[in-house]
Amino acid sequence: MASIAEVAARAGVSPTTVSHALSGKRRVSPAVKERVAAAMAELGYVPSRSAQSLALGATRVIALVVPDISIGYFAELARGVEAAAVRRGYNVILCTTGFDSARELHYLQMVHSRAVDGIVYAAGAPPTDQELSDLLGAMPLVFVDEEIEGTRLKSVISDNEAGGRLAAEHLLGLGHRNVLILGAEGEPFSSSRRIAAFQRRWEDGGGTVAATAWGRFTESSGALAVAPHVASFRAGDVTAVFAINDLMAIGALYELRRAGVRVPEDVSVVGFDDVMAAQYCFPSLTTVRQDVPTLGQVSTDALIDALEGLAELDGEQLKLPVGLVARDSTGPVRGGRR
Amino acid sequence: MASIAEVAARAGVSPTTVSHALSGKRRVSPAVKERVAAAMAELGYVPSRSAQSLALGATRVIALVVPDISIGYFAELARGVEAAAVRRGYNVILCTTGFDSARELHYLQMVHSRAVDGIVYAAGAPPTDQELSDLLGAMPLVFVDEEIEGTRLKSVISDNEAGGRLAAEHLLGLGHRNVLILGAEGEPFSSSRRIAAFQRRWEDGGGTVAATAWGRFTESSGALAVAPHVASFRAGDVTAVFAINDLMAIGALYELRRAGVRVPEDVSVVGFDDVMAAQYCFPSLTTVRQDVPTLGQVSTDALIDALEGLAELDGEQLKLPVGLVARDSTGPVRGGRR
DNA sequence: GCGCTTTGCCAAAGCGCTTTGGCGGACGAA
DNA sequence: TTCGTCCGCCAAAGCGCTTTGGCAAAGCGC
Repeated sequence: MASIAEVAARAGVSPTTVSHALSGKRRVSPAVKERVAAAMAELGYVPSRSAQSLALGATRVIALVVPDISIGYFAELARGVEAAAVRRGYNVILCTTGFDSARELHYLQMVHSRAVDGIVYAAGAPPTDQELSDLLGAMPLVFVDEEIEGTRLKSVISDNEAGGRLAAEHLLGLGHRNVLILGAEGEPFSSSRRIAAFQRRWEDGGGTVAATAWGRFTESSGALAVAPHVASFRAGDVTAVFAINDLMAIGALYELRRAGVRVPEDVSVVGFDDVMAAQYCFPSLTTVRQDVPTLGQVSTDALIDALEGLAELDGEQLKLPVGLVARDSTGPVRGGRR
Repeated sequence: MASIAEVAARAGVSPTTVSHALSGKRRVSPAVKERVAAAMAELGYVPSRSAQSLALGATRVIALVVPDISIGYFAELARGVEAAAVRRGYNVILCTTGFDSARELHYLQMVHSRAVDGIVYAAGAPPTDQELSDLLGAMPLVFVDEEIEGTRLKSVISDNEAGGRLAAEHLLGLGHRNVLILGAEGEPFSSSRRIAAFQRRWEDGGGTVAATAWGRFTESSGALAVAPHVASFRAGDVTAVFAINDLMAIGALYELRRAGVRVPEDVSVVGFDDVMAAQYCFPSLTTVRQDVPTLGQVSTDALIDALEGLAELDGEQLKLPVGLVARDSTGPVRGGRR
């Protein structure tokens, strides 16, 4: 564990010069630079990040806060975040909350202990605690797919409204008029936006919402949520399902298959996200595609821009486009009601 | 950003005392302790991690190195790693290599810059570079599901041999005798172990291997790899597929469905991992279950034990049990060859 | 009442880096 | 030759914490 002092001694210069040779912040003569380089190589010197962090007052580390990394959406988000961070010389600390607000708070503290320079926050709405929201306001933080009411926090989101509308239009176009909505518990922002926009467009188009069922983003919760409604599908009362994410849609497909309800003959299902699995499940899932890695990448760039003084972290929203991907889980409604 | 000195001043004591009050490493009278606590609260003091790291020579951060976090297996691994780390007061930095050895090397450097205390390495075999393997040997590092030949590095693995055998026995028991193997490019350790054990048991049982096709862990690569063999399935020559991970198996299911090959009537498919999607795909996938989060958790505990001097990082392997989960993608072989 | 051990606190050094002001020496211009 | 400029390097302070040795006061036994 060579230190800068040892390198300096070996090269016959001062630590200052070594530092400058390394950072390029001041000129160092080529001759000396070479001696320093040689000394570093011989000693296998690598600067200590802790010491740098302390001296610079910045760690070049950001935190990514997500509920559960094993949910496909968040994993893809993480990929985008990490890629963008690395590109700019930052590392990312993975923080999973498991939907637990105590852990959220714990992680938000990390910027106070200066363990990280900033936070990409994708764990749904944070505790609305007053004290906390004050903290948030003063913290380099960008929200992903979430919008905190009344604050001026930066957020990067997909165009959830457009997505909801797209889904509604697709189903309306196929002749569907009565739908089951699969939402997510805790009503995260993106979920409620998707539902609200879907519903508005749906009712404008003459549709009715049979019911709204709640899950928690996973396949199993989707299956569970849809199960009580199987009878309505069998009866032909309800002919469509709109799920606010793909995993729950896939869980629904599974449950419907088990119950002998055919997709898309008896009921059409549309998801949201377009995760990998959406293409490979059966029937392949019609869904609203959002570019999740890009979401992560854009958020991260915004955060780092702010950290480096290249931009402000104003309350402005960046909204990314979405698009409908029609696959095999949706089809025209058949016949009338029985 | 209050410092320990400010807290000390406010409480009317020395920084030393504040430190002791906080860490409990020496006695501090209750009266003083309370004054310190009050001062900290008023100032909103949180100790600086960078300063602590520098003083202590340890960061309480570990790195998790994986090829791609959006591959389900690695996401679940990350979940286990993070959970174990948090439980012991550590943070984890996410390092994705994208199968790129330059980035691997870059990340391995992080322990030299003392940005992290140790590494959980799950990115397949590292570059076999001599220089590098010397580094590895001297580094607090544990391998996940990988074994580096000839070194004495700690590794935590699933019982891949048993898994391979289990898969073979399951298919043999259903009467299959000719199989297509779906392996992974770059021949990572776990992949080759699974294949070798499968093949040994398979041939012992009188089976033959029609071919081995190669993918790269993803659904799409699985679909691609299986495509050229569709004719043999149609002809009834080959009646089974053994994939070394679930995602490729799921890709295979997709491709077979597209090609009109029925599963399990025409061909049986078995995967490996038992990721979430395995249950929800169609037909639901028979697979070898390994407990991936536990794999991560055990690795992480081993690493942290070593970091804290509680254990040695010897070359001993920890091997976790696996089990076969029979679902709908496998069935008895039908009739003879045409 | 004397020495002895605790007890509770403090001073100062050190972790390894960055940064700033300064200072000789070389060089060009007058 | 002399003065003014750069150029290239160094000394020292500071980032915020932990740790160790020490020291006075308090408590104890005899």
